[in-house]
Amino acid sequence: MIHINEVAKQTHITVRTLRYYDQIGLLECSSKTEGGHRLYSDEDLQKLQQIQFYKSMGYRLQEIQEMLTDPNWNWTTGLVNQLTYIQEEQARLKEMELSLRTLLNGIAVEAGNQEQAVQKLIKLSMQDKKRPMHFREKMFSDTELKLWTKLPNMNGEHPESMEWIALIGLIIKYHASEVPSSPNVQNVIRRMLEKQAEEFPLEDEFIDKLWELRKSPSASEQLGMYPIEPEVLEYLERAYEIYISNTAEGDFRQGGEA
Amino acid sequence: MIHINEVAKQTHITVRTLRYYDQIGLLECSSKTEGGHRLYSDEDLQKLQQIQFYKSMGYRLQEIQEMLTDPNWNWTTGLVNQLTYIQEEQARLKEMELSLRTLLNGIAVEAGNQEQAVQKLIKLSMQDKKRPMHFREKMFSDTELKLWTKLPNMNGEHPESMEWIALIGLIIKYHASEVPSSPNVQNVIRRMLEKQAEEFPLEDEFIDKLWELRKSPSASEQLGMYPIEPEVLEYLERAYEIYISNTAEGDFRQGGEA
DNA sequence: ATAATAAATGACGTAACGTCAGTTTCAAGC
DNA sequence: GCTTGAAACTGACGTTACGTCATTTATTAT
Repeated sequence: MIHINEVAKQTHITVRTLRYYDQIGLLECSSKTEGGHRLYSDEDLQKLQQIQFYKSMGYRLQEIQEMLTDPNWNWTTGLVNQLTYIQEEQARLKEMELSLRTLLNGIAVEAGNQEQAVQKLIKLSMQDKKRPMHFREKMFSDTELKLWTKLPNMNGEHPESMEWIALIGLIIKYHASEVPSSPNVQNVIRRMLEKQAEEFPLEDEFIDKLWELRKSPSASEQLGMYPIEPEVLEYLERAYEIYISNTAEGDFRQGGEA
Repeated sequence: MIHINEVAKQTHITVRTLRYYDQIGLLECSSKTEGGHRLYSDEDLQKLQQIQFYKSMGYRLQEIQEMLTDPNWNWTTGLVNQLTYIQEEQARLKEMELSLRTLLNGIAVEAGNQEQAVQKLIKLSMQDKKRPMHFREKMFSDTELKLWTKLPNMNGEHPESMEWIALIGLIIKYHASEVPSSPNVQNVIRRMLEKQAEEFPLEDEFIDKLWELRKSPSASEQLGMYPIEPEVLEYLERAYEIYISNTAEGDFRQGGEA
């Protein structure tokens, strides 16, 4: 029989918490002094450990109470339910993480103008909900639509998307200060082409089609692409052409058999 | 200028929420009728969209209020902080998921006796905190200690652990009803050896040493291994010997150069 | 003008405690 | 036995972002 403060020290649970558990009937101490001070037995401590254990799995106190009292508690079902719940929460957090990364990259893309990035992304996410997808289906064949799902996007379903965005961000950054032929810009182009070869091997025709659509602001918007200013796109195209002409009968179109 | 109910319909935000936002000063409607009914302007709606946008990234209303009002708000820092927070939450949930999976497997291992599994796991997690690690270091060389970190454990740092646990669970299940030479059991042994060859190629000596320790309950406990009844271990050993003798000058010890 | 509908305010509830404030009990020394 | 400082007790309010009543007032259609 030990006092509440001793329990707190041993278990690293606060006195307040112990009193609260007593109050809601989750862990009533097995006896009290005549003056009303709580006294905890070894069994109480063991029960407390169990409570901690279940708490570490994200259960709420009410549920823990049921588990501990109901002899017919279905453990497997209960655990699987909790597991499902935890996984849903994880999915929610993942979406939040993606939104945050998207905005961060958006701000980078807009050269620090958050208002711009926020507005564009809000507009995009609203369109996402409304878009009837007909435009996409009209523009592409079935095989192309399958490729479409693998494209990087600002909603960032895949980490790869973020790499693409970072590359675009670099282009926009250099756009303000460097000529398209500068080594920095050419380096980005090279990395873009490498990524393209990795992720879309042997799909040059599809990529060319995409590029044409990308250059049309209205088509881009209808397709739900993140809006990029036309002058940036032109800058990118020039840099690309310079890269191609420099590598000429090049040694880079080989990657993609994996 | 539209009424509150219209806003609710358009934005899928409840009337209660709009009134609450007004109350805490997050979104005060720009005008009211003489009778006191709220009227929202297009600007109000835009602000509301922004609020929704930030909420989707897990920000709290107070923080959103600061973002919207403070012109010196540091966006990049704020976003990175939130990202960190979200990632910590994800880590917490991952631990919960692992605990749940561990208990589920523990219950499987204990043939449905949850009390047993819970007790064992609580004991294990308590030992985990207290164990001074000296025993491990005494028993193994430096290279072996590196291998140790790759071992499967019931805390399940890697998904691989769960596979091992499932296999052990099968062994314990069959232990009650089948002889070690049965096809089911031999199948599990084969999968265990395959996994071993994948994860610990060319480390037979280390595995043998581990097996010896595993067979001693006290050594297992000191090393923080999930307790398995001695008779199950003997059963497993017999099944292993039968498997080895059947595959004789076998065709399975080759896997592991990857 | 009246009735039906919609909007307003206010209050309580949620989960799991933290943090006072004010009062009572315990344990030890004299 | 008495005093005293430490510890324990019991409320009560605060936290987050609303949901859910209950009651009253405004608007709108007929």
